[in-house]
Amino acid sequence: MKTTEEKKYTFRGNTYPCCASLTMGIIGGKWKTVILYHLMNETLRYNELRKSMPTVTERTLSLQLKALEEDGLIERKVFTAKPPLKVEYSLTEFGKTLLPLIQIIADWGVVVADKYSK
Amino acid sequence: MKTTEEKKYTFRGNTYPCCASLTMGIIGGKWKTVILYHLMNETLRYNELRKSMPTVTERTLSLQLKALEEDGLIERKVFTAKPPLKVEYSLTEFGKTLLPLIQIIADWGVVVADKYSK
DNA sequence: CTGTATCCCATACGATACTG
DNA sequence: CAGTATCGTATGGGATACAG
Repeated sequence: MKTTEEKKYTFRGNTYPCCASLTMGIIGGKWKTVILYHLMNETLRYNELRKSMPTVTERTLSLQLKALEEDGLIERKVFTAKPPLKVEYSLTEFGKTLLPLIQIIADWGVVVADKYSK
Repeated sequence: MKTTEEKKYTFRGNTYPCCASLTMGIIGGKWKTVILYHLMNETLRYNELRKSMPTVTERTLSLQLKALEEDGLIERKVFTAKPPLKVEYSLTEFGKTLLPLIQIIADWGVVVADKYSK
């Protein structure tokens, strides 16, 4: 029989036509991989993330952090009840399964930037 | 001196604030990784790609192929001068440097889809 | 067969001001 | 400090028809 490869990939209510598009649906967009990259080896506070990403707006950073949290990739921990608040973001165990992926994405970016800067 | 890590990453006229965002700027979007995924192991004609990606529109496929070609990731070869045209797409040597990346993106998607489908 | 042309829209993202 | 609220915009991508 002629199966035209109608396999579907689903995650949290979203269905993708390809395994690659599922991954990109979760970590795609302009900022998500940057956030994950900065959280690879350390826990960071909101303001520390902002300083690491000088060109992102507060609103966008907030939205992307929330999306990553909803997808279970990062964890948000609040340490103080009254202002000034202290909030820390870190990778979850699930988020850590992305470490090799984030690393190779970062490495490829470095290699390409190096090669084409000369 | 207080370097706030102002390193920039550039490729083909675009500047990114992070090595990870450079990579995503090149292979990001809804369809580029899907195209690259289908070209991993074989050369494909325009129509073969379309059949592999039933939900993409002709316009979008055409635009994404052109963008990938302009970034030097894929190669477009025309084999006939008069209609019916025969056009084949394949990875360039530069595009092949993405193979491990595409593979790990695809693998992660499969694992996640498997885990959350049960 | 391999695309373009036109039109349209949703959504992602930015700018700025403001709040608990 | 850690965000929301509001508003505006750019662009990625869909639908459809048509062209070389």
